[in-house]
Amino acid sequence: MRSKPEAKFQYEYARPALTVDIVVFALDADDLMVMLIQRDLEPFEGQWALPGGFVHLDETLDDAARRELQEETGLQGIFLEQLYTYGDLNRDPRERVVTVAYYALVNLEGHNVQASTDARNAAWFSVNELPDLAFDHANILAAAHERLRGKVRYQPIGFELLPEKFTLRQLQHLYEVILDRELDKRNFRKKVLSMEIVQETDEIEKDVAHRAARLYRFDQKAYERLTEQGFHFEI
Amino acid sequence: MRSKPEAKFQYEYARPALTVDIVVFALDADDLMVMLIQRDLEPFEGQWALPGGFVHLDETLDDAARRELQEETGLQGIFLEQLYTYGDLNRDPRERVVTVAYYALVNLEGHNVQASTDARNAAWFSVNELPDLAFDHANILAAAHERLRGKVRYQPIGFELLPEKFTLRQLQHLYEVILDRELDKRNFRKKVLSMEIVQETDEIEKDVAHRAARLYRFDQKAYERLTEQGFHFEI
DNA sequence: ACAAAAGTGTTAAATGTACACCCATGC
DNA sequence: GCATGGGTGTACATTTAACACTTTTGT
Repeated sequence: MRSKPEAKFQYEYARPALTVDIVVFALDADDLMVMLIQRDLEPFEGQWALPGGFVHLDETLDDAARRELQEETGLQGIFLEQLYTYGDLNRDPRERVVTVAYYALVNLEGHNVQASTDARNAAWFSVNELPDLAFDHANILAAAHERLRGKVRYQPIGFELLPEKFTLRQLQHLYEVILDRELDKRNFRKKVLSMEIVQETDEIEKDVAHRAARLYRFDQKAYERLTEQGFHFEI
Repeated sequence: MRSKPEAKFQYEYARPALTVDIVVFALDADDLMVMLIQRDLEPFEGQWALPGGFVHLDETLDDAARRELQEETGLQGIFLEQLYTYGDLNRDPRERVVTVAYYALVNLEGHNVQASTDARNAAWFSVNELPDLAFDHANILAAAHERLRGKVRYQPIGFELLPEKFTLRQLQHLYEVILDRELDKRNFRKKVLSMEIVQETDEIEKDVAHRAARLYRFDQKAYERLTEQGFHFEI
């Protein structure tokens, strides 16, 4: 007694609308930040929400996420990864909308983030001081945060939040902020350096009122080489 | 210069079709198995594919996956988790179809799996001897396999593949099959027992031609208690 | 009695964790 | 010269990995 949708392919079922939403993370001096956009239309007019929008028929989901990111925040060429797909019935009060959520990592120094594009009000918020969010976006954001916390420990994605050249202190600070606990300086350096996936440069920090720290860069090639040999990144 | 989809909500964009597909894993004597269904219609008529179908407007994604699983394989009440959403443009030759993939774990002894329901030909295949698959299902299956391999190590989901009561040897075998490497018997037992998440029963195996092994059961309560205290499962 | 798998401890190596001081630099 | 963070090593505890024999049961 099962219907066979293939038989009358395009008529069988009404379709949910399909959108993408993106949780964009960045690292501030002391906090993990998320970019939000203030809605200028009902529903949830005036409330903050994740950047996102409809998936077009002629673009993949990744492309849709990249396009929306570009249109709403000006961000381009950044780390983007699919998170989860949300399909509860009343996520959107207007009609059935399924959204494919992504999360993105961006280095604030390297990218010119337009705080406001397209007459929309966009801003960074600390993940620890979030406003009320539209739709189920608080859920999505919490899941993205959770995923980042988990994944940063066994994939070298944290580097996406730092400038190309960074100090070991910055790297440690990143992990401390994301994992929300303090790490031992000596043990941290020992571990990172022993993995041989960061490359010492001949440069040092600039404009600091104390001894300047050496700058390092993430060595993607070395990482891939090691990974092929069964190496497993872990912090 | 950005369109505002909210303004003319239901007319702005044509919508992709939305489906769910499920990778159902089970454990055979020696292999990790997957359930496949032979297609009885074009496209890919006669080829094997993952069970799945259209998402209805009045059901969540999880509900759709459960319904399709029930309709196509008779399986009910089993472990089911969202995997990833696939939205490449030409996944389906007929038109744009986005699919939310799930994976499921089932214990062959405890469930009466209908090998063929609804005049469809369904069968179990070893993940090591798969036929050609329709659409991008080979991709999806590989991703599910990868996810299972990764997740089984830090979440106690492996138990879903075993009967309620199992021997430690069976549990070890499960990990050996999924991780595709041999484990040391003594070290494995030591580790599992030290976690205190399996409960010894007073029963032993039946009908074996040698000393019968003690049966254990997974202790969900104990697991949750430990997890709250910061315990982290890991094999 | 023998075939088959169950069950059980010890040791060495590797890894993780805790901890404190001197150094270089800018002001 | 002092305030600030940069940079470094050692000792102890914990975890992992390697390894072999005796016991129980069914045939």
